[in-house]
Amino acid sequence: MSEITVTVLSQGEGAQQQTGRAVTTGTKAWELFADEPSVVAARVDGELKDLSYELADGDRVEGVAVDSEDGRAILRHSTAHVMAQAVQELFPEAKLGIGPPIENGFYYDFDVAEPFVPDDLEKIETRMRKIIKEGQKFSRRPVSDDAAREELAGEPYKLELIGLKSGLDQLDHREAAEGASVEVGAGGLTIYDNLRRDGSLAWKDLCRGPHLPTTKRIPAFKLMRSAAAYWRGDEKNKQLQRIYGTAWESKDALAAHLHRLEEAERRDHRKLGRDLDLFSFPDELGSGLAVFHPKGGVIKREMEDYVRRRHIEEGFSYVGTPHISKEGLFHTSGHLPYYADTMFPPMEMEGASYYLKAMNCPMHNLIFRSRGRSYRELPLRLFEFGSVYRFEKSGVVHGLTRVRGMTQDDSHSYVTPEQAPEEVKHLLNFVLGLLKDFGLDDFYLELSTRDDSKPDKFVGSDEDWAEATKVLEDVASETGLELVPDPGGAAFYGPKISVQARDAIGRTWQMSTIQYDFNQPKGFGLEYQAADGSRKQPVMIHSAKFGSIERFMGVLTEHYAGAFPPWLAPVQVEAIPIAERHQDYLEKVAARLRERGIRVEVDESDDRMQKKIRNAQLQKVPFMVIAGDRDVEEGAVSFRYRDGHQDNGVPIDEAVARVVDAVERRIQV
RNA sequence: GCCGCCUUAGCUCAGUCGGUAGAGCGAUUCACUCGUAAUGAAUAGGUCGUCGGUUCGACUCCGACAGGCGGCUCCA
Repeated sequence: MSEITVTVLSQGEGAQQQTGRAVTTGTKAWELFADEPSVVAARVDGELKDLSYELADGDRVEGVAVDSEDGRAILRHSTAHVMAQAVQELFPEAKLGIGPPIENGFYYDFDVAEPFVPDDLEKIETRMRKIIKEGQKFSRRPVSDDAAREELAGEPYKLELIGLKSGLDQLDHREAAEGASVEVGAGGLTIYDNLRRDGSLAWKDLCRGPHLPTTKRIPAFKLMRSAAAYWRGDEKNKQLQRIYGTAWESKDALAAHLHRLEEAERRDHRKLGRDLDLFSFPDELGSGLAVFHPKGGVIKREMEDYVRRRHIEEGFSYVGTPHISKEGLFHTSGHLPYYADTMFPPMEMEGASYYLKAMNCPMHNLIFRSRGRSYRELPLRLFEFGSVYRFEKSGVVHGLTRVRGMTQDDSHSYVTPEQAPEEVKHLLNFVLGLLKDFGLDDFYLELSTRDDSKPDKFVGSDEDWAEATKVLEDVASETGLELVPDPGGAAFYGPKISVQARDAIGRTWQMSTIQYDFNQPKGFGLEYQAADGSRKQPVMIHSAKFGSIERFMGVLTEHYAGAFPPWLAPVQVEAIPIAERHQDYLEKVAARLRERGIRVEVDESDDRMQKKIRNAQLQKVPFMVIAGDRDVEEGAVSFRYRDGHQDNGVPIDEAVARVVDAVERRIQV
C-alpha cells in the first residue's frame, strides 16, 4: 500500500476535491475513477493521460471531467478518431492526415480521390453511431519509430509526421499548437488501437492521446461540413479533404451549441444589411465593393462624426490626402515590393505610373515633411478617413469585414523616441475608450512581433526591433489586459499591438492596431530639429481605431444584431397613427423631435396599426410613439420600446425628453 | 488564388426526366380607419447570372467567365 494523491473533479460547477485516497501502486487511473462516470481522463503530475495510464508510487492524480475544457478536447479528439475509422471503413482508399480537437469541435483530414458530398457525411455519421454503440475501447500502445513506420506503411502522411518527430522545431507555431503535436508528441510514439468487445482490432491510428476509455463515452456529436485544406497548412502542398464535426458532453450541450450557431447566423451582417436596407454589393461594381444606402449612410456618418470629434479632442489634426499616387511614393515607403500583388495594377499616364493607394501612411509622411519640424511640435498627430484599395484574393472577400475598397480611420503620431512609450499608452487608452463608446467592453491584446526565422520579411536592425517591441510590450502589460503573443505577425516595418474585442455572443474580432514604425521615417528622411539644434529622426506610430469604417460597421451590426443603440439607429423614432385622422397630430410630434435633431419617420401607409408596429419592430427602430383618439385628447403618446415595453399616456414633452436623453447619453435601450 | 457547392421576380424559394415558368412576402392601386408583431382584393414584376457550344428546339445538357456561400491560404 502506498499513497497516491487523488483529486476528483465532479461534473458541473466547481471542483469537488477528495484527496488522500490510498491505493496500491501499479493500478490504472480508470480504477480510481470507477465511481465517477463523468471523469474521462486524468492529469498525472499535471500531464493529461488516459484513464488506462499505469500509475506509479507518489503520483498526484486529478480526474478530468468531460465538461471541462480538457475533457471536451479529449472527447472531441476521440470523436475525430471514430470519424476517421468510419471514413476508412466506408472509403478504404482514404489516407489519414491529422485530426485535432479545435474550438467547439474537431476535424480530420483525408486524402481521397473524390471530395466528400453531404450524402457521404450522413453515411459517415451513421457508421460513427454504430462504432459508438459498439463501445470500442481506445487502447494505448507505445511503439518504436521503426515499428510505427512498418505498421503505418500505407499511410504516407503519418509516415511524414513520424519523420518530423525528430525535428519538431521545424513545425510552425500554429501547426504545433493545434495539429501535429496531438499526433506526434515529444518522446516515444504511441499507437491507439480501437478494440472491439471481443478484443479484436477494429482500427488504429498514430496518436499521442489521450482518449476516452471507450467510444461509448461520446454522448453527442454532429458532422458539420467538409472542405478542402492544404496538408500542413501550406498552400504549396496538396489539398486534403477535411471534415469538420462538433462533439459535446451531452445532447443538451450539443443543442445549445447548434442554437448558438443559429444565433450567429441570425446576426450575419450581410443578411441584416439587406433586411435593414443598410448597404449592398452591386455585381456591376465588382466583388468586395460596397455601396451604402441612406440608412447605412446615417450609421456611417454618425460613426465618422463621432470618431472625428474624438480624435480632435485627443490632439489629432484632421487632414486629407488623394486616393492615388505616382509609384515612387510606395517605393520610398517600402510597401510596393511587399504588396505589389495585392495593390490594384498601375495606371500609365504621360509616362508616369499611378497606383491606387492601399495605405495612407506615405501621404501623411509627406505632410510631416512639407516643412521643417521642431521638437516643440511633437507629438504631431495626423488623422483622416483614408479610402484605400486592396485587391484581396477572390476567395477571401467577405461582406463588409473583408472588402477591396474601404475607409480607414487612420492616424499617425510622429514623436521623439523618448515620447514613444507615452504616445503608445495614450493611443491605447484612447482606442479602448472609443470602443467602449460603441458598446464593446470585453478586450484582450495581441502583441505581434518579428519572426526571427524569416529575416527577409522584416526590415530594420535587431536593436530597433527589440526596442520597439519592448515599448509596446511594456505599455500593453500596464493595461492589465490579457496579452497574447503573436510571433511573426508584425508588419514588415515594425511590431504592433492589436486590440481584440469580444462581441455580444463571445466571438472575437481584431479591431484596433497600434504599430511602432522606425523604418518609414528613415525611408522618407523625416527629421525634426531638437532643442540642442541637432536634426533627429522621429518615430511614427500608426494607429487605426476601427481598422476600417466598413468592417467596424459589419462588426457592430453583428454585435447589436441590427438593433443599434439610438444614437446610431438610422431611424430613431417611428411615429404610428392608429387611424389616418391621427397623422397630423403625429406630424406635430415628429416636428418637435426633429427640432431636437432626432431622426423620426411617420408611418403614413394604409396598413393597420399592428402591421406598422410589426414593421417598426422588424426594422429594429428603438422607439415608437403611437397615437389614437385618447392620446390626441390628452396631448400624449403611447411610448413603445423595441423590447415590447410600453408606457401609455406619456406627455409629448416627456416622450421627446426620453428620446433625446437616450441619444445624447449614447446608451442602448 | 486553391477545393467543393450554388445562381429562377426586390427577398425567400417551388418547378420543368430538353418543348421558354409559379407561390409567399415586398411593391403599386382600390376598399377598409382599425389600440399594440401580418385586413381584404386586384395589378405590375422574370430575355431562369453572362457568353459560347451541343440540339429541330436549352431555363434544363456541356464549357468558359462573373457573382455568391463554406473552408484552406492570405490580411500592410
